[in-house]
Amino acid sequence: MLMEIDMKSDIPIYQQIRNQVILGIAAGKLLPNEPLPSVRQMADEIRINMMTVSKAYNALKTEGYIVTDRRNGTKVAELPQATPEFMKQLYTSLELVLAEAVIHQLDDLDIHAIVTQISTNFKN
Amino acid sequence: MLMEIDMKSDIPIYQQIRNQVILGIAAGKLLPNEPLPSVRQMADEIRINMMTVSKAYNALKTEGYIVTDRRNGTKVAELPQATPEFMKQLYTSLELVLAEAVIHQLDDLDIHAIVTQISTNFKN
Amino acid sequence: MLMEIDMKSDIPIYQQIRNQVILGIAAGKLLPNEPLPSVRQMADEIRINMMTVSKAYNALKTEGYIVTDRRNGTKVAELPQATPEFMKQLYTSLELVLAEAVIHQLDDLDIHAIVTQISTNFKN
Amino acid sequence: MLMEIDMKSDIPIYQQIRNQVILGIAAGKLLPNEPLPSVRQMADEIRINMMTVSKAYNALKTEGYIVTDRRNGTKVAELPQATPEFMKQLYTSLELVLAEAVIHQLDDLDIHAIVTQISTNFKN
DNA sequence: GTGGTCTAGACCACA
DNA sequence: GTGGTCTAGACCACG
Repeated sequence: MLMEIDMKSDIPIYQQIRNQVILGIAAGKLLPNEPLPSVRQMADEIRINMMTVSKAYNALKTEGYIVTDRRNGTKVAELPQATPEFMKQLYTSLELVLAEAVIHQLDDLDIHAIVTQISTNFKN
Repeated sequence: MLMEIDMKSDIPIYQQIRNQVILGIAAGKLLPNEPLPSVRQMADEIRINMMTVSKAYNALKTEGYIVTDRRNGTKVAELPQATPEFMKQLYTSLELVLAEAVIHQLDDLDIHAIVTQISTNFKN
Repeated sequence: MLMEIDMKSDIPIYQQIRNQVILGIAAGKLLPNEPLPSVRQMADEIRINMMTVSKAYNALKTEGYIVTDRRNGTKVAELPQATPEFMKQLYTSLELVLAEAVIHQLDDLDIHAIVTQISTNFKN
Repeated sequence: MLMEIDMKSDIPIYQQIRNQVILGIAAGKLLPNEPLPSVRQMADEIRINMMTVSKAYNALKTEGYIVTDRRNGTKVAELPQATPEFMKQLYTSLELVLAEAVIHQLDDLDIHAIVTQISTNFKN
């Protein structure tokens, strides 16, 4: 699992980690039950503090994307079901992103094309 | 222009304002060249600090969604063209949102359906 | 809000804070919309680190017991509704506590008496 | 004695074992003087470390729920009397659990109903 | 002023 | 070995 962290970004490091893990799972680079690096390990790799990684893992745990097994450390969770709350939140996020696209004069075809492209990448 | 601000949200207020304006433009509730309320006016309406509104307007200006005309105050900009940088940023945002959707086991049909629904709403 | 923290307890400090806040709300010592001390303030009072208080507040936020308003700091949330998940978790917790009571030969009358006593204290 | 251990729970495994034994005794599934499986046996069954089971048994011994007889191994203790210390600890535990119930707007009737339901289950 | 983030250490509980 | 907790500082974003 290669982490690309931008220390200069205004997105908190722990969020960047969270995002990368989510992208990794969606792309199939991280499969359910696959172990994640330990908090210490990843902290050493990225050269950041343990607490920061821990924060990222806690967020992912709360969201149900990963679970920690007391014996084997942390691993990717089974794919969760979409709850109504998730759908609502998804709709809101998507609405904002697409609003910007629409304002930049992308039409339906353009948008669906990008969506398809992203989906296709996830499947490999 | 009705602003719905949630003081308890974890999204900064100035961002919420920015988002609402963007949604308003995409939905056609705010048309190009339409004037926006002055900073003071909006600050009074929402009962927040003028600085906060100013910050939102500045963000929107930088992103090219609104323009300030010395005589007439602030108004909605002409619809901008999609630059390569915009496309890149759009791709990144969309990728993360869709990643979460995919992990929650939504398939292509589900996702395109939601996208279509959002697009349709923008057209009214 | 008087906090009684036992540094020697094996219960983490942040959990103790969490528990005290919950007891305070149930007892009506902390009313909905009443402001809680700021993270710094409470940390100074108890002479512990800010992060520890922050962790307690975050837990309480996630559980819906408190909310933080970006303008006025943190305050007690409106009383939440009991969700099915909450009922399930409540049942499990209660079951374990009562099991110990039953083993210690407390009968139904004893147990209901204690429950009534606790409830009564909450109402003052 | 069927043990249900959740490796992904945030409750330590040794505590889960302890809890299950207590629930078993209260429910009458484990009777006083009934022998418990040996540490090795249970460790094998659940496929965990012997140390973990040992820790659970030690906790239960300290609390007076089980006794170790040099000849016959470990067995369920005679039902203990409620000491003042136990009552105090019981009160504290119960108070916290009920506090959460009260905050979730359960009234006395609701709470007593749940208590009765749990008690009834113990009697079968 | 508030809370959020982060560091560079440390100690402990669990298995 | 793992993750969890905690400290004593620091800087930043928000309003």
